[in-house]
Amino acid sequence: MKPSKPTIFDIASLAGVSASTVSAVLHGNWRERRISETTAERVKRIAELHEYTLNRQASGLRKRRSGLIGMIVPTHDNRFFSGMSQTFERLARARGWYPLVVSTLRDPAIEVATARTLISYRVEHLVVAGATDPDAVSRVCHTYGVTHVNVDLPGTMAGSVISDNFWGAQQLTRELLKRAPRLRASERSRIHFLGGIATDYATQRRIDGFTDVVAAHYGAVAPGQVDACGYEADLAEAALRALCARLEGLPSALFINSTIALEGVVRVLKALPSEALANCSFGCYDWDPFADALSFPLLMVRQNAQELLEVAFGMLDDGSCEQPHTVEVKPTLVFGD
Amino acid sequence: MKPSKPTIFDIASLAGVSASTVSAVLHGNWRERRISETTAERVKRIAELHEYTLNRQASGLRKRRSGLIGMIVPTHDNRFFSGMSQTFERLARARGWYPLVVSTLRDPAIEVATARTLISYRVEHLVVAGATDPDAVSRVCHTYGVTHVNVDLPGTMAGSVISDNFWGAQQLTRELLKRAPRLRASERSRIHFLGGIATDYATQRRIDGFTDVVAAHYGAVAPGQVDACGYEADLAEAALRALCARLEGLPSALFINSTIALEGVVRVLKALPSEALANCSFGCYDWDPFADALSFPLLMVRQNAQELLEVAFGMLDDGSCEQPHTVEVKPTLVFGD
DNA sequence: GTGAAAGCGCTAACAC
DNA sequence: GTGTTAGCGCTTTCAC
Repeated sequence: MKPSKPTIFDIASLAGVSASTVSAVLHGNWRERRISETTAERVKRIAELHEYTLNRQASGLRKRRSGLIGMIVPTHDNRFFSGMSQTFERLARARGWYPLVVSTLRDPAIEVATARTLISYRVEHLVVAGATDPDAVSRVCHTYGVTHVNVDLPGTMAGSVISDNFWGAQQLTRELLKRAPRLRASERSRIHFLGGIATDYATQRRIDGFTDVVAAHYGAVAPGQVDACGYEADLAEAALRALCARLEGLPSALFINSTIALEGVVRVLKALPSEALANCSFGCYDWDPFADALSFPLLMVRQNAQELLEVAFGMLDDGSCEQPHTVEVKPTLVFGD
Repeated sequence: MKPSKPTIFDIASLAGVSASTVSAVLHGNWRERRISETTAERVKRIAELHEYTLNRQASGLRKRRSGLIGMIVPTHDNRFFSGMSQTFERLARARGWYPLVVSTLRDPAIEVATARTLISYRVEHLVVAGATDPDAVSRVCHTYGVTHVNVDLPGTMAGSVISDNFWGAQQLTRELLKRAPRLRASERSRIHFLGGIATDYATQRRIDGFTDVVAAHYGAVAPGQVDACGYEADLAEAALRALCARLEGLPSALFINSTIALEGVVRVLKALPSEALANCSFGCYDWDPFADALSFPLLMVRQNAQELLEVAFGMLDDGSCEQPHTVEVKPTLVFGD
């Protein structure tokens, strides 16, 4: 009932050879040890027959290499990061690493604790995605000499690869204005930004991009045009209702700063007649397959998880992750029909 | 640049004690070794000062325990399974395990290979979620004496805990009929099931539940009322268009067998005037926060990932996972306003 | 109260 | 061509 796993020694004695021979055969480096074809075959057969599997604890201890690469993410339960996990696994395996993904719930203390634990299991590299305090994780990694790279949110102590939020926001805003019903100068205040937290790095950059484009078209942006009301659907819903009351109707263009804020927005819109919606153009910074199927046209910005990680792996591969520097990856504008 | 991690021996010699003393102190079992308070304090201080961390490869090798618990899922990139990953981590940590989640892309070969690899890293338990071939994974686990449990899709060689698809489909269908515009007997054929794959265990059970309730209300169900057109949005879209053409309009009630099929359905509906939608009631087996915000009322069935896993952990805890048997967990009906 | 020593399963340098 | 040996870093029994 408790079959104990055969060791390399068990296989060795069954095959009438030594453990080192078995090890060499099973790792494919037996040609250079000039082990005879017959012995090799016999060893392989016996290992297979007895369903031998390597004990990677022991192997890793001896070789001082685990073959593990870790990634920490805020939550699994999120379209963007779960897409990243998927891509991370693929890229890691393609490089011969075994990938480990762990969530840290946006808690800096858990981020650090998780990094420590992963290191105690001897991960050889760490991808730090969307961390609240990337530098604290960097300090841990430096202490133990683990190479790492920040993704999605930048740090100051290691290579970072992030979305070009400024550029993305510019693109989205330009397209929004292009689609908005022609605005008289007096109506320029009807262009609004909604959602996110103003102190967040990403939100900040997006507000900057938004402001930049609106200002270029219509002069300065009034503070009332930007409402970083937070990340919850309820907050966005309330904020939009307040805005509509103030404007006596929908704005002419609305920049929605996350799919979660979009949920709140949609709750407001579904109560309105479809003619009302025709007078406003909507854009969302973030992508959701479902939002594509909404009953009104919606522009979306899709972050490029694949490229973010490809660049990140590149930095790990060539060691440039050791130098603090930030690479920005352009997101994609998605035209929801 | 490559700080090497201090070992227990380094700490021992710095503290002027032996490695076994350090080990005992750092594991809190030094009282029973009657190590003096002062030595203990000194050792702790020095360990902290030098940022000692346990090497879990070595520790696990020696103790023949890794502290790891693994879960395999089809993909991360999926609302249901990413929610499961989140819950899995929480429950595992609460029990003192370190959780590892890996995806297998619905490929039976990868499922088995992944199980083998996790076992080679010496995971002590395995949760097999949504596996295409759970029994193949069970065989691997048995060979190496790793306790495991199937979740979401049942196997015949270990404990399984799955959603009560039959019951959930019954509930959803009942509520759909209740809400459907009163049907004359001659219109009973306007009740339809859409999506999924008929040979899938879950789809089968849902079709059974649907058929059971419809038959009880209106007599037999015609084959044309059930279209397991597959799991893609495009397929569902095409199937619904064909259906509408055949019926010369929407059905009176539509049971949609996944959020992905729902996407296809929504694409069809958005082209229709809202009056047309009022004559059909819609239900989706599966939940998506976004679907909640659609412009028409939608019933949804939400699978209870939390309870599925709680029961699964219970089976691992009390060893009942060794006996092949299946527990069904009831999903929840969600009334989208 | 604490240390010495053996060994977990594996690998690699060295031996012959 | 293949075996012997010395660890990797840790835990635990036994010794004193």
